[in-house]
Amino acid sequence: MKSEINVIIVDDQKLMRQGIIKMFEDHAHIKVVHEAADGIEIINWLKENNNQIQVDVILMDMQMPNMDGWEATELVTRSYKDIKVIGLSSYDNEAFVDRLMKNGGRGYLLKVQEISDIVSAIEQVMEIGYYLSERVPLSKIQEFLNNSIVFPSFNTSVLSKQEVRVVQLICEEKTSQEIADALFISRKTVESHRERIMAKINAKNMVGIAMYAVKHQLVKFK
Amino acid sequence: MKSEINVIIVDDQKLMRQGIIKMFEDHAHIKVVHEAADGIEIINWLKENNNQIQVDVILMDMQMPNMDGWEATELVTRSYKDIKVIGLSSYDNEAFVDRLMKNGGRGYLLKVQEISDIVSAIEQVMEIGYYLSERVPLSKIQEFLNNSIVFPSFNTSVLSKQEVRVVQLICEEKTSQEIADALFISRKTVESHRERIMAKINAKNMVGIAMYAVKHQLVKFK
DNA sequence: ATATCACTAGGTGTAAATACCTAATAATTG
DNA sequence: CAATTATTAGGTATTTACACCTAGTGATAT
Repeated sequence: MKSEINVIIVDDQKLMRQGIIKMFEDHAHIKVVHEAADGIEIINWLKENNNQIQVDVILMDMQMPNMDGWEATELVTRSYKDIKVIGLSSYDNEAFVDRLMKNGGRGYLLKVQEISDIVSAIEQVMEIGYYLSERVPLSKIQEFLNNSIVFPSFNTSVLSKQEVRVVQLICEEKTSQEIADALFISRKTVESHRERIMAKINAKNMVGIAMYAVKHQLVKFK
Repeated sequence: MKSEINVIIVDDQKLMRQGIIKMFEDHAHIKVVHEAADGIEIINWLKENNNQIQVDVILMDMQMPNMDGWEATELVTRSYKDIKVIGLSSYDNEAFVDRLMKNGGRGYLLKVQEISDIVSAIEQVMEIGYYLSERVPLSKIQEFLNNSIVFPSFNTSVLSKQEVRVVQLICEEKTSQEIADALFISRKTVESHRERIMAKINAKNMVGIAMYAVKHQLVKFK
C-alpha cells in the first residue's frame, strides 16, 4: 500500500480544482487537504495553518490573478522547505519552466496532460524530490542547483515600475501620446522609456513589447 | 428519474475534459458520448458519426487551437439543428458571449464556476432551449433571435488563412515589408490584410492584433 | 562622494504604420 | 448562376514609431 500524500490545489478556475479533486478519488493515497484560487489565498492559509495540517505537495497553477504561481512558489518554498511545489500551466514555454524552477519548483505539468501524469508527478516528487520530464530534465535541475547562489532570488523583473506601466499601456493599444497623457509625462519621455524597454528586452517594435508582457505576465486579460 | 442527456465535451486541455467527465459520474443522467480537443476534431467526428449516436448538448470551450469554439459552434449549429452548444470559457467578456450567441450558442459558462452550474445549464438547455444567466438574460436571446435575419452568418468571426499567417508574422515583430517578402506578396497587400484584420477584430494597431492572437491562440510562444 | 540608475525631456531625421480610397481576379457558397 | 468573400495591388496623405543623440535631477547603492 502506498503511503499517504497530502496535497493542496491552487488554481483560479474552480472547475479545474473540482475536476482534479474528483479524479484523485481514484487514487486513494492522495489526499487533498486544501484548495485555493490564487497565490495570496494559499500564502495566507499556510500562515494560519502554521504547520498544523501537514502539506507535502502543492499543485500550483501559473496563470492566476492577484498573485501568480511563480511569485507564490517563491514565497512558499522560501518559508516552507518541506513543501514541494509542482507547476501547472496551459503553456509549454521554456522560460516559464525556468522561472518556476528558479523560484523553487520541483516540476512542471501541462494542462493538456492527463490526470495520471499528475499522479506520477506527485509520487515522483515525494520519492526523489523532483519530477523529471522532457521539460525538466536532470541536467536542468543540476543547472539550477549550481546557479542558486549566482542567481539571487529577487531577480524578478528587468523593467522598472514606470517601464512596466508604459508596457501595460502599450498593450492597451495606446499611442505614445495617449500614454503620456495617462501618466502625466511628456510624449518624449514615453518614447525614451519605450526605447529603453526595447533595448532591455531585445524587442524590435511595440509588438515585441506586447509579446514580452504576455510571456512575463505583465498584462492579464479578462 | 431524470431522462438521459447525451453530452460531448470539447476542450483542448485534457485535464479539464477528464475532470468534467469524472464529475459527471455523480450525475448519472448525463452521459458523455464523446470528447474532442478542438473545433476541427468535433466537426469531423460529427460527420463520421452521421447521427448514429444521438447528441443533445456540446460543452464547447472557446479558446482552442486550430479551430476555436466560436467557429465550431457556428458550423455545428448550422448543420445539426438539434444539437445545443453551451460555451465554456475563462473569460467573462460580453463580446465573447454575444459572438457565441450570434453563432447559435445556447448559453455561456465560466470556468471559475462549479460543476453544479454546468449540470444546471445542461438541464435548462434541454428543458427550455437556452441557459439563462447574468451573462445571457432572456432579453439578449430575444435580441439575437430578432436580429438573426438581419445579421446572417456574416463572417466577422474568423480570420482567413492568409490573414492568420499575417497575424503570426506580425507577432514575430516583422514589418509589413518583411511579411510581404516572407509570403511573396506586395507590401501593399500585407497592409490591406492588416487593415482588414484590424477592422474584423476591432484592433487599433498592431499591438491589438498581437494581443488578439495570444487570446485566440493563433501564436504559440516557445 | 561618486558612480549608477530611474525618470524626465528634448532635437532631428527616417522608416513604418495607419486611414481612406479604388479595383481586379480567384474561390466559394447559396 | 449570382452573390459574397478572399486575395491581390495600388494611390495618397497623415500620423506614429523608431533610431540616435544630449542632458538635467533625484534616488540609491558601493
